Amino acid sequence: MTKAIHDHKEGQAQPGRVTITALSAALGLSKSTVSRALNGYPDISERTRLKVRRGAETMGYRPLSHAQAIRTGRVRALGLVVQIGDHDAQRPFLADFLAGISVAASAEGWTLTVATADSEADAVRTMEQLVEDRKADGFILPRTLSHDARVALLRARGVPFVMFGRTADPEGCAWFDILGEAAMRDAVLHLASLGHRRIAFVNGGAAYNYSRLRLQGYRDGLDAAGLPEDPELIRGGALNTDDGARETRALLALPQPPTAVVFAVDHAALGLYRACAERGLAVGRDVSVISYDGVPDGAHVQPPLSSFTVDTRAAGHRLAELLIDRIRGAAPETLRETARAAFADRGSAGPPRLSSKALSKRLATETT
Amino acid sequence: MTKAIHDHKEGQAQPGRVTITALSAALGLSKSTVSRALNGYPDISERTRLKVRRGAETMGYRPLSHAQAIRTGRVRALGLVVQIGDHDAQRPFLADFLAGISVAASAEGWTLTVATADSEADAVRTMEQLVEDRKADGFILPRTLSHDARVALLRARGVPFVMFGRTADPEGCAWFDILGEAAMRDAVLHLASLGHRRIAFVNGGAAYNYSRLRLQGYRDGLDAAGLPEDPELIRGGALNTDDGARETRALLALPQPPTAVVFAVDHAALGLYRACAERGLAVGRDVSVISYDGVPDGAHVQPPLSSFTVDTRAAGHRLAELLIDRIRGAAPETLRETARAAFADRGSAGPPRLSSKALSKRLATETT
DNA sequence: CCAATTGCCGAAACCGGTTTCGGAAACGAG
DNA sequence: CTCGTTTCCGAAACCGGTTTCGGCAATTGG
Repeated sequence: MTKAIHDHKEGQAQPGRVTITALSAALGLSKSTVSRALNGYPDISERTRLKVRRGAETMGYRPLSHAQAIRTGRVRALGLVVQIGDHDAQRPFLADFLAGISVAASAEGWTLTVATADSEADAVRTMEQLVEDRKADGFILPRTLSHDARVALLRARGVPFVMFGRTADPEGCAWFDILGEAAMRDAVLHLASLGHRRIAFVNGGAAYNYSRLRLQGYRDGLDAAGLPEDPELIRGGALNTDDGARETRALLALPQPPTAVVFAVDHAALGLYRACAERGLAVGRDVSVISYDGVPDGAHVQPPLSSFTVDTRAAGHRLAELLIDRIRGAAPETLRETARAAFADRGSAGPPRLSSKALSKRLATETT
Repeated sequence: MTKAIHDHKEGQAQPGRVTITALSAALGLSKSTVSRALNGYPDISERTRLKVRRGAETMGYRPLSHAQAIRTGRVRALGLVVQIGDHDAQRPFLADFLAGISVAASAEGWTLTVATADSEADAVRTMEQLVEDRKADGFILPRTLSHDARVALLRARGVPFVMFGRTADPEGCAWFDILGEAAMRDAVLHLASLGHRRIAFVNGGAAYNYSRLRLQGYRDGLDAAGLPEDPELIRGGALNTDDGARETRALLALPQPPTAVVFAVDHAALGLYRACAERGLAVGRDVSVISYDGVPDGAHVQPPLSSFTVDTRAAGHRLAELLIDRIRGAAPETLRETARAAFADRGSAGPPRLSSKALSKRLATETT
């Protein structure tokens, strides 16, 4: 009955929206009862709760998250800070990753707040801002490092987060990860079963946590195949095609070059094609290669790159679900999952046409 | 169904945060005065306004956007709905695009809400949700279509938006766009000046508005170069490498094949490399090509693809600024800007080594 | 049968801001 | 010197929710 005199310009109040006040009036209940009924408080009878739920449903009541946030401090938004300039390999996947997150989030009525950063320090600052301004209730951390400043910040602040990838110190961490080590192991075993004896490994960036794991997987693979480990055949720091070409050249220049190479990163593996083309070697016949990521580019080279492909969209989807659980209070230890990468055998790995010795000789004769 | 999940033990009062009440108390003013001072109301003396500003600065006061939103209806967030499965060409640019938007938005204290959709209808639904739930105050529309359902929705709802690209019906539209037509025109003129007489054009998706413009640019180029237009040399619907290879094969099969091809889309242009390799033709010598987009992949083929490169990051940056202006009330007509793509001449376009006739003959003899 | 619980809900305070409204002080005109 | 205007600010309502607190009725205990 308050004076409805100041019903000023129509700019503010949205016409169709039904507020909790309207809903409670229509139900003949108080605001507080409706609120508690919808939020699962125990001091509401089952009968009333049902009535409220049904009423909310039929009237199309949807609480405004920012109105709730003013009291609860939660805005029902997930945060994602993507580091650009970082690791080209993740770029083609960004859209899929976002799609996975977005779908899972919106299924629960959450949204996604995205920001970018061009360094780790910048990412930390940005996340602090977002937390400070309550633009996100928690974060998904892509590409976790072995020692990650973002984790340190969020842990200190008590902000929920989940990692895409594992970390050295799992204290308080929830994660979803693909078992890159299993993929590397399988790659080695596959090559060994084809008859390769000298199988090299080209790792990615040392700072990333996955590098440690994938190297271990490679070693496990050699071990399982009964092959000796040769330090000369292990290289790293290859994130893009140029890096990959460089490392491949180095491997081919060895006295006993490898007949097969396992790459930790697809984009680097594409560099092997270039290096092989320079030396007149046929990929998949003279030199075999298996890699990891499943980038689309890999399908467009000849022969197409055999790779362990990561379902980035599914990862994003699951990460969003895990984060929402985490924000709702689940213990991080209960929110740790892994999945395996699927091997797409597309022809870049075959039985060795030449032995290492023969390959070496051929490379020597071709040198001008 | 009685879920007792409500751990309301934390999340209430954040320790460090300074509220407007605290600020006003410290300044010896009322909340309302402080609020109006900071929001530029005219009934505040300059002296007071300055005092408030300074006080807010030193105390580090930052209003919570969702607390403001409850009254103003605005959350200081930009919305972006990216359509996935859509046009691969934009994917490598998504990170840059986001970076541009994010930087510009955060410079003004705004954030970015991202969602994905897998169809135009889905995008419209998603945007409606976001508006309904007040998760975004306005939208950036990437890849505008000639007749765009998203534009129709936002126009009807009175929601601010800016387009990346222009549209057929500019009523109420603000935009930023790259002049693809100028690029296509320049491409034709460049090829003509190298001596090419039969220059083909392979367009992108017909539904996109840019296709219309780029085709026009191609025609203008022919016209300016004094070359006749041959319908056989105009093809379209090529968005990816497979499409581009297919269209190239069709062009090479003509009685009078082109000695140069202008592509509207880089990824399609990469298909020309494949088609030429199949026929033993050297790109940049037997067949020249100039394209548009500036995808990173273009730099990794031999010879590197000459392309008009789009500064997607700058575009995102400017779009965010324009959208914020638009939300703040600027008229859409005053928010229309265009920029030119920069030509990166990387070697895929050279003088014709063979005439069209000679090329045709060579192709004929090679057929087995 | 009376007292003490318990179950269930409403009234009101509250969250952090914005906006309306009215009034005191300063100013200008007559 | 009075009176109407401005100028400028404070009090209070308001936005749409959540949460505290207390009270009534129905149950339970003795």
